[in-house]
Amino acid sequence: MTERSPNPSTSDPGLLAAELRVAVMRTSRRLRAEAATGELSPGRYSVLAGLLASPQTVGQLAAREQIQAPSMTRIVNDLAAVGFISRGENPQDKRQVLVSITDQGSAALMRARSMRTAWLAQRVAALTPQDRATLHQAALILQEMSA
Amino acid sequence: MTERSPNPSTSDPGLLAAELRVAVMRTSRRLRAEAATGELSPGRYSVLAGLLASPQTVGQLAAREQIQAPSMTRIVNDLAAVGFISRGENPQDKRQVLVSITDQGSAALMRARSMRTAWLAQRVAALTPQDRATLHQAALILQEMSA
DNA sequence: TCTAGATCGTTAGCATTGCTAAGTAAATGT
DNA sequence: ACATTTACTTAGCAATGCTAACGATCTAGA
Repeated sequence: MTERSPNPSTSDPGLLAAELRVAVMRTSRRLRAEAATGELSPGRYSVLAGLLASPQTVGQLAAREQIQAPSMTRIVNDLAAVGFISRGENPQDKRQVLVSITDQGSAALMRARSMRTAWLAQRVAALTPQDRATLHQAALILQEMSA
Repeated sequence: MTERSPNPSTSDPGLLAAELRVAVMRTSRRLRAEAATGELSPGRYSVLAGLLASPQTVGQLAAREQIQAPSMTRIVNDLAAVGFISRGENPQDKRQVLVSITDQGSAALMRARSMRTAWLAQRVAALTPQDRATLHQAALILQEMSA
């Protein structure tokens, strides 16, 4: 690897967008399929991981995950039902629900992390350092673009 | 952009994998939401585009899209129902179904292309040439990794 | 040859995960 | 104080993936 096509699509945003879209969609399907074994689905995992740093409101979580509030409510319900998160109040604004990760949730997150990234980590490990650097940069760019 | 963090995760495959997974999943959700307006869903679009070059069997299409055969059967059914593809036989192996794109399908594909990539192309166009080059490389790497 | 097993596609049914519409409770502004 | 806005929830729906089980066809071995 590392040696790839020179520059066919870099100049045409439309062409690059098409190429990127296909790559992202196919990879996401693969990731979803590969992760189906664990106790935490990709979405749940991502939400839980987002709570490690600090508690968040349902709205904040929804915005971060690029989904609508009702979808996040369901995820929060499910995670609460198995004891991985807890709901708290914000005294300043009682409409809000402050979602926090529980110890049980942290444990599940750690347990899931190795399994969840196993497939991808394996592939990533097989790449050249240059390709890894490229993917790292790409991940940052994608995050910024979809934010 | 272009100036980003030096090298935190490039050395640790697990860290990079985690970062990449989140970026890919979030972007795919955004893409799906953004594309929901068109007449062709992301999956249908991708399948149709794959038939431009040459007819393919259901199995080949499923493998390429990283889904199981029954899922592809449904997509093929739907696309055939609206006249975008046609089924043909392989005389050498009558178990197989050779799927071809129709003129109507090509037209729909072209029509959808601009709409479908509009959001992403806009973001891509706003990037620096370096960032575009990075994404192009990343797309190729991702394709290889999930193949 | 002819029979056993593998392969390709389909059908049927289900789970996950996203959405919109509509409702309740709390905050805000006139 | 009343109307509007905001945050979350509830209810129900649509899209899209899956596995299990089946028919048809091909392939290989006794």
